[in-house]
Amino acid sequence: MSTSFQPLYKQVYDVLTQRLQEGYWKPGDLLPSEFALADELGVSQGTVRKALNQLVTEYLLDRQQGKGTFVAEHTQESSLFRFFRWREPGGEKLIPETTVISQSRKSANVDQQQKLGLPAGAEINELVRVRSLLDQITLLEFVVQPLSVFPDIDLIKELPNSLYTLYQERYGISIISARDELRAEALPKKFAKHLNLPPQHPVLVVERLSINIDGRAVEYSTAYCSTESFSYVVNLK
Amino acid sequence: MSTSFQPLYKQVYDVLTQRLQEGYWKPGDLLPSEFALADELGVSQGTVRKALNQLVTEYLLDRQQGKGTFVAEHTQESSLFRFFRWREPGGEKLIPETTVISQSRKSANVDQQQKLGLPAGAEINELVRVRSLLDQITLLEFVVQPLSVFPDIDLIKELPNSLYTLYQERYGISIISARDELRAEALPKKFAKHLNLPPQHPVLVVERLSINIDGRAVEYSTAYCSTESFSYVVNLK
DNA sequence: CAGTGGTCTAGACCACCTT
DNA sequence: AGGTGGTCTAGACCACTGC
Repeated sequence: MSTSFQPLYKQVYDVLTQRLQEGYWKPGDLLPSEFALADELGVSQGTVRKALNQLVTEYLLDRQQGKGTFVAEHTQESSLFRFFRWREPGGEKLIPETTVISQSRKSANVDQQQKLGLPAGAEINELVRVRSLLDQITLLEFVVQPLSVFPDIDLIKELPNSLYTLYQERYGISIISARDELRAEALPKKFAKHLNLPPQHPVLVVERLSINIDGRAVEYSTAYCSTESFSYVVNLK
Repeated sequence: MSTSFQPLYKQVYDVLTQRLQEGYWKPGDLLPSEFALADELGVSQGTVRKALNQLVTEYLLDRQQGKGTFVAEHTQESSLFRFFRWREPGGEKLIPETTVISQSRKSANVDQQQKLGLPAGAEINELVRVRSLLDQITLLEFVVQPLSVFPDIDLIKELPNSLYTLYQERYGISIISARDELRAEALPKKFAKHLNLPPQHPVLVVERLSINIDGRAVEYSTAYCSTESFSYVVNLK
């Protein structure tokens, strides 16, 4: 299966991952059974199982006893809340409501080129939106989407609440991880009206790089967040 | 091994976890081999292996081919940086230097009682310290330690840079996870001098609950952080 | 009922470490 | 050489699903 040494289960894992990346299997699809995969790849069922279970821990697959193994979908609640870290003081999960402010096609600036690994002059779509939690305006978000990754995304009229679902269904992009960088800043005057806060008020700035299944950074967003009523909560394990 | 149904490997996992909690095996100890454990518990070696590997993914054990299986220690770099999320803009890891400002025994206030699950009137040690990154003062930290968990910790003269190591070596407390709650605030005037920032400057406030191997919250800390030069960085998976 | 994943076992061989 | 964990296989039985 490969000349350089790799454990068999790792080689199987790589084959499966590649098929997921290529879209050979798409989100929601039913995979062949363990025995069918084992036969096809020339290994034992236990070896296939080990690779499959690894992909389950990475949220790429979903296995259901008696039914089969499916490609994970982002439409599941559990998957959404992995990346949405806002919580009430009580710790309860929250569902955001989203309003689009503007959307425009432009050339990526140097920072955006660097963060997203884009060539000079690359085009992006910049989406500006406001998100509310329990009817309180909390986040002002600037989302940068390379048009090379999301062709014509600037032409879409009705954006869903969850962009990741759109990425997956329309562009075959499955976000598997995100890198958040947080700092505190004084709210810039020009953003104040959107957040219902006075200028210079302290806000939490969350810069996020979203990573596709193939390891590429495909989206870059910056959010200015009021933390008057809600907090960014994360569990370190 | 138990009357209610549990998979064998889960029962083995529970036995091993309990022994770790009780201190039957201590950090750094060498565990018996897979076959020895399998004999003792009356299951096959593969079943023990499954439980052991689960504990490795939870950072409770460390396995080395040819040597054996060891109880994980917090003194390892990898373990420390799991919980220390401060990074340079470049993304490089940073080692903090720490200076103790004060330490005092007092009664837990209501908030502290609630967060740590303490009875009314419980005594705590409050440790105040300043931490620097690359010689820049960055964090002002208030650490709350219940004396019921850490007896006489207020009497220790020389605190190490890493409290978690102290907890493990001296009190048998192994921190396995932490829950961070982040918000932005204006720097209170009384803290300004410690952080070399003007009062009202935006700071990142990080409230942390540290969780012991038995699931109890055993430490509660609040940090006021300058994000002028460094950021709190987290990878969501 | 057949097909799926979940668990458990037993045994083989390998790679690594220590003596 | 002997002991450890790492990999791989083959086969058994169970629990759940859907026809």
